[in-house]
Amino acid sequence: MERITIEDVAARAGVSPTTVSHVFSGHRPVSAETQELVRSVADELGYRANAVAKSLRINRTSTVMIVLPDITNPFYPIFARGVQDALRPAEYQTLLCNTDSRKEEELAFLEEARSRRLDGLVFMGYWVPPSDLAKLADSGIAVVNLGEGYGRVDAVSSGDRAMAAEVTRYLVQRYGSDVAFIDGTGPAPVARSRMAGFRDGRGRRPSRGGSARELSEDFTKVGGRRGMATLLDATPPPRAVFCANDLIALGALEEVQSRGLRVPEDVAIVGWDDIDVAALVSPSLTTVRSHPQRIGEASGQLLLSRMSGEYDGPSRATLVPAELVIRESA
Amino acid sequence: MERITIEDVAARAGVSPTTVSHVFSGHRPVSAETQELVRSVADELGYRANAVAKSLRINRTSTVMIVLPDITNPFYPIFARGVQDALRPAEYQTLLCNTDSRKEEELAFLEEARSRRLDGLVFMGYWVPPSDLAKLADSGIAVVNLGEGYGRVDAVSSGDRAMAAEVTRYLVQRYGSDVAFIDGTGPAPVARSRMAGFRDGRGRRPSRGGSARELSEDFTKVGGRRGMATLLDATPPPRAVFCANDLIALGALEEVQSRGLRVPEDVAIVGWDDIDVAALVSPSLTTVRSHPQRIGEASGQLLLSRMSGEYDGPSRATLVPAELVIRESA
DNA sequence: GTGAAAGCGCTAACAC
DNA sequence: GTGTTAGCGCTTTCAC
Repeated sequence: MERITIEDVAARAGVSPTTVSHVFSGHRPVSAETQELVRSVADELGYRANAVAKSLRINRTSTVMIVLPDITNPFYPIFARGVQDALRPAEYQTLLCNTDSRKEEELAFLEEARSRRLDGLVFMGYWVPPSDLAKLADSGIAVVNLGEGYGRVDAVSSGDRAMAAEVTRYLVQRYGSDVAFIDGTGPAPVARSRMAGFRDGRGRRPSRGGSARELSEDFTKVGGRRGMATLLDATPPPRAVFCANDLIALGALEEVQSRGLRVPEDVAIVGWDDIDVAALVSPSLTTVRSHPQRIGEASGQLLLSRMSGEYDGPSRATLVPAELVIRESA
Repeated sequence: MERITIEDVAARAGVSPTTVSHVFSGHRPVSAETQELVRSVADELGYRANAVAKSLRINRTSTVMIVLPDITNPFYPIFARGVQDALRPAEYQTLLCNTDSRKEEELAFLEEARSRRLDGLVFMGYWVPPSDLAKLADSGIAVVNLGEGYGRVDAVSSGDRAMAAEVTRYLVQRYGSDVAFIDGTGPAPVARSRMAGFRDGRGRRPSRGGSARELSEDFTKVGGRRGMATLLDATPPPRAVFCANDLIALGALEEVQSRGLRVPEDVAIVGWDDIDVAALVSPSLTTVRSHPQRIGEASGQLLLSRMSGEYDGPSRATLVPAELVIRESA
């Protein structure tokens, strides 16, 4: 309960607080004996420097915030781990925040990041425009956005649009042009790029059913079931379905199977992310592997270079390319 | 870049910093006009209270640390989410820390929690004795340990020992007494309770092979493969294998199948946690469902009641019972 | 209903 | 190599 301060240590060791401070920071030379003495007194008293006071003084918190939709989606723990691994050598801790894809939460966390004077922010959001992030960045916080950069906001992406186009072309070539797309949360930048890529890949010939072949759901299993249900209720149903992430694909798969139809014989399905489960379901899921760990590490690196002051220019972009993993479902 | 402080707002509004403070805290009445004025000035200036300064002053950080082995193990994201959900109404943020099951990391995070003056800690560790946690708790941090309580450290558990005994009895009854156990990281309290339960359940008659039927590996897929390999190399191999978690079980399953043997016909397998994948592998995994979300929420609740000062007594324990989920693998 | 002023625990000029 | 001292930005007595 007792709070031991630097003054207590200084008094007991018969030196000044300054000296104690420098013993621990190494910011200026202290004689060997004094060091020894101070350390032993600190130990004996159980002194722990108050990081809050230090932060107030030096205006750095050694803390980074990671904002993401939901840590429960298997993509994100691995991603978060990547960020943390990159940050670890520099001794940053990370505040992990779930938005549940809600705009108010996204905004609230940005405010929180400002008031807590965090050193960095890794942002994976759906609603907040990059210009808002740029404001944060201008206020002195290093910011990395998953998707597009802007102002001083760095970006990490996996070339979603081009990849989505490639996948779509693969489906068209293999199953004909009647391919549908189940998107995730509409305004999400990720969703928009994948949808755009889908359109690119489908090319000029709009498939039968036209825009009825493009659905917008949530990035969840439930969204996938619902989306696939809608598609299967159409006459005729599409021959292949491209899902904006694996959870959607898993839900879609369930829906198809629950109706006694077969994948890929009746409907082919492709997902995105290559979460662990993708390889284990039956039929195993053809999907896009997007390397969450590497994306996280890249984000952490960009952050570090700004937080250390090593870089302070305009937006940089890191590309962590994704790849198509062909399994049984398509 | 410019740092707007409470003084700036006060000056511009023609009031004292005290008043500005009270407008935002509501800790004492302020006239309606003054409130209005102060708020509009704060808005206009883009004032954001400095949470660090506030923390230093009031000696609370509204921050909780969650220490766990590895967020990449699917049990933990859900658990963490439970903690965060419980804490959200009280506006706490959580620092998420991975120990990779290493003792030095566990200890380092405890130190970090002290120096950052965190309000609470949820600890899931393998090496640090509860008495160390108790010291932290005595220094004024609310502490919840997953497993055993101690001093002022609250505990949340799912009755592992009794459950492990039940599972073992189920296996013995169904497949005879030659059942083996692949444990996780040796000194982990979780590992110890499950092993103890296994012994309870197996009863007096030590199975053929005796202690060779008890292996200690990591809580990972790799550990499972290695453990199962050892067991299968024995003559005769065990008829059923109880694994301390699902990752181990998944690894064990792979190993069995890679040798052309069948589950459960040749070897039955049981896991623990009921992670998503458990239902999806083939054969689907019989396992223990341990309700990570609820365990997390319970931890958050215990923390809250201490952090709010509502409770300040000795260790309390919450039990979130687990249940056996019988599928195909045993 | 409002203000003055002390101080939370640390760091870093600026002395010597 | 070491010490004195002035804050960092807030909250909170104490006073009016």
